[in-house]
Amino acid sequence: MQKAVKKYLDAADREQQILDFAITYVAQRGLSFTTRELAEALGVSQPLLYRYFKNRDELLRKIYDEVYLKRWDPNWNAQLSDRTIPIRTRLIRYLKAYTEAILDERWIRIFIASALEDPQISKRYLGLLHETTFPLIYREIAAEAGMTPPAGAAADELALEIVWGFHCSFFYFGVRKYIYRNRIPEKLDPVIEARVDVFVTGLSESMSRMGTYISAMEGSK
Amino acid sequence: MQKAVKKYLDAADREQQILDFAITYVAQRGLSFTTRELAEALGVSQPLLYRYFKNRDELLRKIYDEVYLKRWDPNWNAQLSDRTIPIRTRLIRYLKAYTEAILDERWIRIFIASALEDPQISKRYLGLLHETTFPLIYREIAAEAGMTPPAGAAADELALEIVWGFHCSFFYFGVRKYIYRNRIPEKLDPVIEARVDVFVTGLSESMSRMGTYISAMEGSK
DNA sequence: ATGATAATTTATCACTTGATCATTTCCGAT
DNA sequence: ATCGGAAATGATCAAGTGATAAATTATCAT
Repeated sequence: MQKAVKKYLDAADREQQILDFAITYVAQRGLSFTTRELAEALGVSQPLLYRYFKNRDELLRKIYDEVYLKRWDPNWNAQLSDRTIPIRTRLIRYLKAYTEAILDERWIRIFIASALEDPQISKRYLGLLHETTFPLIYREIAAEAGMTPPAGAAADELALEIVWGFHCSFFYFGVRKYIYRNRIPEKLDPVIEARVDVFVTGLSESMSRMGTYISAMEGSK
Repeated sequence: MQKAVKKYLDAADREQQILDFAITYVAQRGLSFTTRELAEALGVSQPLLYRYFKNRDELLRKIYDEVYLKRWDPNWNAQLSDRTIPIRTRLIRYLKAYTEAILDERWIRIFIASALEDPQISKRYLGLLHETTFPLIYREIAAEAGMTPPAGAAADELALEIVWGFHCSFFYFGVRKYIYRNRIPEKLDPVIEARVDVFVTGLSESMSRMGTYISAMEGSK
């Protein structure tokens, strides 16, 4: 049996309640929400927000912190490196987890909206992919195909671009569903498996031809 | 020699000038721009905007019309169908043209910002890809690989998803550059060629295994 | 040159919005 | 039960905002 609802919550509870509600509200309504609308939707007076948040900007910052936090599982990179398991299996497992993590209306919409407003906010998160996960994926596919990836700046850049092209398609599930409001398949698992199949098959086979593209990237403009 | 700059432009010229300026301005500043800022940045008085646009919303609608128009070359689909040319070549040519067309700050930012606000606006554009280009690409790759793509709703859906995953990576160049404000390679052509290589190689080879994934999509939840 | 016309601006209104503060309402320790 | 303090609200301010209308200024045909 729950305690009867208090009209006057404890400060900590109320702050969390406002924050949780605001995340959902702002995700749907957009960053140009007004404090009045937000307060009314939550059923509290507008000045109450200012008891818990110094101003509108501080509320927004805390929304970002809350949304961006805990979305990334630091274990993912370790699992991707586990060579006792075939790379296809590792990739499928990782991408299912990744897709499930990002396929959240609040996360996607606040991510895109905040990036549109101020790209700094998304930098830290993107760096994680860019710096560690992407090179890792390329390296592991190369290793399993028994190839040594070419070294050099252009080679690294091309590798990154190949993986970007693959990886962004999973983030794009979220964009399609929560930004474009388009249908996506009910069952994503077979799609993820098929895409991994196409990608790993294609990259393994075409990797020996990458030298051509790398040269083209190095060449003069 | 140009005519001296008039302080009082002809109505049609002024309207176009405001619209052109507003597109760039709104792309950078966001949909929550104010008419005062816009007018000041352009160097005219704020009420002047109302001589040419009934209200703020009408200006926005005309911005959308102008930005979304003429961005899609109806010839692309025809070129993609030309079987006298290898599918890799066709895809590379199409994707270079497509990437160049969408890699425009005003286009990308207004597309994303407007979709975030009201997904209806982007529907017509996405429908073009979805309904015609994507099935076409899949069909052409299958044809060149000498395969007959499986029929049925699940098969169609999977095919669409495979191509979505590939195609969105080119749109994503724009997202990375103009939304995330991240570097993208100076030379995109080799990247496009490499991605096409990986994709066509992978899909041709793995197409015979698609039946498994299709069954998984049909199966009960 | 000059006057008719169209383009543009200045002034202003009504309303919205973030923020503040005095006042009121509730809760729990005594 | 009651009283002190914390939680919440109502009233209100100042700045900003979309929109309108009257006044002003440039342009061009005559």
